[in-house]
Amino acid sequence: MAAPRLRLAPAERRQQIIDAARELYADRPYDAVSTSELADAAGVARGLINHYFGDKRELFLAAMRESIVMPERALPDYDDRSLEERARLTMDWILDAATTYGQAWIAASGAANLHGSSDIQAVVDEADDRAARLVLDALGLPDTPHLRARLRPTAALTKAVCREWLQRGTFTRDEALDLLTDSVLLFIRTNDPLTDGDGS
Amino acid sequence: MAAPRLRLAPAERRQQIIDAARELYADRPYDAVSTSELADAAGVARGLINHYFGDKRELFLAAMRESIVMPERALPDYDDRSLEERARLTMDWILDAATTYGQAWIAASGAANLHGSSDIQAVVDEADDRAARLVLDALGLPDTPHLRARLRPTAALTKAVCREWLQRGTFTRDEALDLLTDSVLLFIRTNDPLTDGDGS
DNA sequence: TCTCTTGTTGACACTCTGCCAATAGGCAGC
DNA sequence: GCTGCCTATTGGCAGAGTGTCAACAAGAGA
Repeated sequence: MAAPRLRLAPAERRQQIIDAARELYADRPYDAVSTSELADAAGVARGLINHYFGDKRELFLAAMRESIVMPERALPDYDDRSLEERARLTMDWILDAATTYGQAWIAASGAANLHGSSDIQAVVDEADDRAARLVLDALGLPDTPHLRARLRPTAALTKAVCREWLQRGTFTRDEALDLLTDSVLLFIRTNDPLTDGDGS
Repeated sequence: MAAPRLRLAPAERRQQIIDAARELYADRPYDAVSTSELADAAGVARGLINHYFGDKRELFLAAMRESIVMPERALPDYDDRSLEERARLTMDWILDAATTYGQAWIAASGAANLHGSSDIQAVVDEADDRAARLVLDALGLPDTPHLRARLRPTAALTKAVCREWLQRGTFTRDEALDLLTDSVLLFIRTNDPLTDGDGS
């Protein structure tokens, strides 16, 4: 029997719908999941989706926004380590995180605005930017626009490497770790510090 | 007035539809382009799309498959150059190619099976694989599975860097070139040659 | 010119999406 | 404990999009 209409706080209901959507979108493409299904999965009338998110796409974006984020950093202090050691430890932690949480994150390595939809790209970009900040923080480096810009592409690289390692099995974990560590070090070594201060 | 029904060879008509689709998908997301529009743009009845491609998604994939490929390599011979020089010249060529042709290719750096649709991911993967082979060839390296696997993530990195450079303007071209050259060199230097021969 | 193959069309049935007026859950005031 | 109001929630409506299929006709070959 259908539950007799329960009334929730907006934030709560909203979250409930997002959670259901995340589960459905986990293994089916955007356009293969109907709003009816989304509503059913959330135990909610179809109209409510439009009420809370306005749009099917908007719900999708909200769901992805939550699926993509890296887990909050629980990194130990590296105060007494060298930059190289820090980099290695950080990438090691990221590889762990990728194994555990990062399925959706890794999946986000393909073609977003291949769909021409820059909003999806924006969600991915935001996640990459956050990852870049996380690494900068872990390495004890300043969070300048230029450094962050240099680290952002590293996120794409990391995802691609993880895909090779986890899904294709063409890499060993050690190999991935070596490559990523060296890559990060390569990308943070600014070779023309002149342009580094022109930010404003 | 509508053209009085022209009869074409299947291959030709198919291509014509794909071309029209590529143009529409160039600046609009998959689900924002209707099959009617696609048909109109191709000057064709809507039913013909299903006849040739079965599915709207299938047409989309066919269109993307063509949009993503790197242009055929027109690289000069590097026979007398060092590996480092070759790498630099190759990445330089790729940056040029990216500027000219590679809009869709660069765009393919976001989130494909974020949509859970592995078929889109497959299209992107194929393009990356082709790019990896191209680079291996240009560098005069053997096309082993392991080397190719190591180079594939570089494609993702290249796209991300190009996005930073071309769309965000956070990189200079020289900076991008330096980083990519060093990265490629980093990735082709296999550090444990023991596992390199275990292919079969 | 006729015929036959098959590329092409148009309509039909179905599903999906966004909208909106009507409904009722449950807290606040009494 | 009862009542009334606010608003979260529903269900149905209208429009649009998608896939299918039987019928049509372009054009090559006889």
